Amino acid sequence: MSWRKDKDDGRAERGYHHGNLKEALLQAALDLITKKGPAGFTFADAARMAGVSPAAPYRHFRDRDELIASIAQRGFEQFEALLTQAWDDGRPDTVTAFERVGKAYLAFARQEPAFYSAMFESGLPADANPTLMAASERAFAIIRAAAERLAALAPPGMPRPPAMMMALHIWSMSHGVASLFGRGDAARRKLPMSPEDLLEAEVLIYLRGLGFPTDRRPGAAVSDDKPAGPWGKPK
Amino acid sequence: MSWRKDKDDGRAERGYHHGNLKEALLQAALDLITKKGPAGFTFADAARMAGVSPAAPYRHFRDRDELIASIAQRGFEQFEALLTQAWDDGRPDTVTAFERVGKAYLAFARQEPAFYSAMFESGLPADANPTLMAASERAFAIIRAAAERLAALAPPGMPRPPAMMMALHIWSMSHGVASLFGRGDAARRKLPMSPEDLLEAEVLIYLRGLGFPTDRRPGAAVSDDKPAGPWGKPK
DNA sequence: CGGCTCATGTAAAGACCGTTCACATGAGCT
DNA sequence: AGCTCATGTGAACGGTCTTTACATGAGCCG
Repeated sequence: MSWRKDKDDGRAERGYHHGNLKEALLQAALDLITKKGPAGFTFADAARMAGVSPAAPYRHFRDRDELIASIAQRGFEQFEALLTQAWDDGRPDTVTAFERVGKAYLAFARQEPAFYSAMFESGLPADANPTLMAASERAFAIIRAAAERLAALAPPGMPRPPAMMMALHIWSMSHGVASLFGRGDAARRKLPMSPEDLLEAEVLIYLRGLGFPTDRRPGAAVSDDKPAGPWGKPK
Repeated sequence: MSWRKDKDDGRAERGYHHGNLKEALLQAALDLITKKGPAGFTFADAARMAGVSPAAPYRHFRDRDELIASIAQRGFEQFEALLTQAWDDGRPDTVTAFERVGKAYLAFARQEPAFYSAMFESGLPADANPTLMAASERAFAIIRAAAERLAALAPPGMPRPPAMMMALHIWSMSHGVASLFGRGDAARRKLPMSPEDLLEAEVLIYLRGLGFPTDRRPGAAVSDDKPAGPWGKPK
């Protein structure tokens, strides 16, 4: 995965021009954010890692914030792709696919903590960046579309929940779990279950509160004879 | 609210010794974090605001992180007090009090954004600070205690949900809503409802998913004849 | 009251960072 | 071959964090 023209030995031989500095800086920034958090990340450090002078990055990014915004942008794009794939247009059935979206959300936060912090925890001025906002909107649109389909399936006899509200609820649950329990080298708090299971149970209970059948067997309905809880069977 | 000995005209006459520097620094830091976020906050700025030299703060805090940790600590204490008051030992009834705790959580995040960011978004190494961890644990214990009481009320015929899990769920919902939609000068995203209503609906739906009656009339049970949704009546 | 001590403040300095500016280089086009 | 302009360099400015040596004076002890 080297972009160098000839040798790929780090930063050794290189002409006056780097050739792919913008990409190299984004990659370096990602590495640094992964290691030291978005606050600890340093513009100068990224330049050093790419083997250029501290002033070089300014040819590609107006300032440090624009670099972070670029990373967030890219993050939202990957995020959208991942969610789209997880949703898979509601296959094989809406509830299963919906659950998968929740899991994908958490998986992204855990596997790409650098992207995730750039996207949600870097304190960027939201209004200052319309294209970033649009990217975030597109990612959220996946969740919203899934909620739309789910809402349409609301069991008769129940009031139909607003899809937008459902989407916001799911988002807040996922973000809450990801942000509180999802990252950190070790679990910063002892949990009785994995973040994945925690989120899955949360979403299932929520869906049940809306009247959806949450058994895994397709076609199963909400039964009234001591249904098993979504948090696993007591052993 | 002046701690100065005589004049309270900002930073004017003051002996060689400040007299209450630690307190003044904490207050200044709070103001600065409120204005510019935890990242924008500067140790030197706080010193300036207190009218002392940039080196003075080091007599009271090992470094910048320790100041932020102190603020977080204080935040957790106020947070705990607020949650305790909201819970009010489950009066007048458990579900109502539980709802109130959720609202109090959000209210704290909105009214004390500086504390909130110091507590949850400052990226402090969690393990490095046992007393901070303990303070956070005490605050969470309120939510957990409330969940415990609520779980004990689980309607017969339903499996009893683990209180710890409920507490974590409620926490993640509250934090998710607060962190995504709660702060920001303007709403950084157009919402169909206020964050308060959004969270209230989310918690009510969740509780209903656990089998709790969520009507406001005490004693009302989950009915099967077109119950009103917790998100407000369609007009 | 006189003097001692030590917590608390200051000044100066080093290392680092973000940012800008004048200048150097060479890739790509004509 | 020669020109041009995007891209990289070096030096510099102001700011921050932090340490070190020194100054001050509040509180105590006799």
